[in-house]
Amino acid sequence: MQVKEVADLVGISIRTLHHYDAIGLLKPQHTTRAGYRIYTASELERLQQILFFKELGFPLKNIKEILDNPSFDQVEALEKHYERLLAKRRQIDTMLETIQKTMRHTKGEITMSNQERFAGFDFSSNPYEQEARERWGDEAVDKANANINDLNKRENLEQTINELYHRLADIRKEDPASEVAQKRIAEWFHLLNEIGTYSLDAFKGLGQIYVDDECFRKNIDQFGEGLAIFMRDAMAIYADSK
Amino acid sequence: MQVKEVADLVGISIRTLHHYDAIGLLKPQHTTRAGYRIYTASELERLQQILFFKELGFPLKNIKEILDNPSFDQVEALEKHYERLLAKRRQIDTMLETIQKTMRHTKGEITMSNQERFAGFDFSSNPYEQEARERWGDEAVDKANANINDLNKRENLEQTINELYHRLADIRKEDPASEVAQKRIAEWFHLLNEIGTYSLDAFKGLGQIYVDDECFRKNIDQFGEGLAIFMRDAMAIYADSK
DNA sequence: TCTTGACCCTAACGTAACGTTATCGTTTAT
DNA sequence: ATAAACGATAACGTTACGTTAGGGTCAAGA
Repeated sequence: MQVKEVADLVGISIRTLHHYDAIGLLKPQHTTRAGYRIYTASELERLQQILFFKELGFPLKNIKEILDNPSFDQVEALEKHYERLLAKRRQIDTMLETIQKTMRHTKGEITMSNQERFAGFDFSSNPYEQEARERWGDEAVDKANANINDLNKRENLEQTINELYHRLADIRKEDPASEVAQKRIAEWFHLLNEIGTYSLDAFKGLGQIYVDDECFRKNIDQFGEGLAIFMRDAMAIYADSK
Repeated sequence: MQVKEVADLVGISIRTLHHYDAIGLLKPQHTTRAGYRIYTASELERLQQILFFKELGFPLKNIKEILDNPSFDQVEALEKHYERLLAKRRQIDTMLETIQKTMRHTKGEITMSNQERFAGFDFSSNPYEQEARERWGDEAVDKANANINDLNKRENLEQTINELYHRLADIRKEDPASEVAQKRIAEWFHLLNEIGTYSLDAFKGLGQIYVDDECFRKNIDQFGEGLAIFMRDAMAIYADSK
């Protein structure tokens, strides 16, 4: 197989193959007199492995090490990488929190309700907590209390969710593509993402479920007739626009 | 202030200041005849803002736009960035899952219990679920059921946690720094990270709480006298070794 | 006054993983 | 024979600096 065939088959660019050749990560089995690179099944197999590790975020250098050195412990490499990824995710979580805080400060108005929205998450009123925080640091205490807090959080989140339902119901007669609608649906997206991790597709699919599933629809339409449909449309538009 | 003072003050390198000067992101108020860069309070302020956005992962180009253009909507920029970060986090979550799956395949033995460990998370037995999955896609269904599943998950997690407690109790007489101990504590770390996000410090702090807090200690020591202390030590060693 | 540190400067290559021209040779079908 | 499709190498561009390399500046002590 020549470069284009391989590239098209696995969905990478020709340049990438050139590059992998240049750095010795994936050499073609041989080259024709004209210098054309010729790849065979075994190169394809190696390429699959390369792409696998690449998808996991490994740098090419490491991939080369891992593949070239069968004695290299792949499991260990995976474990190490796993922890690097965890660290990265924590970093991102921190950034997300910071942004939220900042927006709350910057925006002020609408976000004042955001303030309230998270007020319940603060346990500073509990004297034992106060002491615990000083002794062990905030983060550890927060984590240790995760189970207990989870209930409070959930209660509070439910309230927040209800509020947002109401605010969505208020505008359910407007165009789901309108700026207001999209802003509030974005809030909805962010709110859900505080609970779990939602892809845009999942978000859109969820909107459809709101309409198709009786149980969901009834519950949602309690806030206003037609809200489920409105939300589905707004959610689809939102997801597609990203 | 000269470069070194500024650099030391805010904790960046001199080269970084040179760089910011070169790309016009942060120019010193003036330079001496000898070409020395002199910064004043207002530059420091701008630098703080730069570092703030940088911490959020903004590229320098954008930071320049945001800061140079007061009409540029900072809130909008933050919101956009927020979503980029969410996407990144989702990507990382996917990678984490993939690694886990792979390790389960690769390792086989110990991880066979991992298989079981997650078996309860599969709802394929429910016929309605089956249908729902086909109609809306797995991800959406999973998310829609988050609340219901959460309970199951929690139950199941509790079981998993208990199992791990037992396996930790089994080796509680050994050295917390031993390979076995560290392996199992690593599992513990990963398990907790499936529930929430734990920094290494929080993890370590949590270990201390296991010992200091009577409630925790009693519960843990049910699995074996001295387990709490053993876990604290192992957790501290683990955290420090990363 | 000269020297020695401590500090400053510019210039330029290196990094990761290719994307993107630019220029040119090869193969194949018409 | 010629054009279309494909292949090749070469080399700059990208991000945010780290890292030498080579060489001035300034204040203080000998």
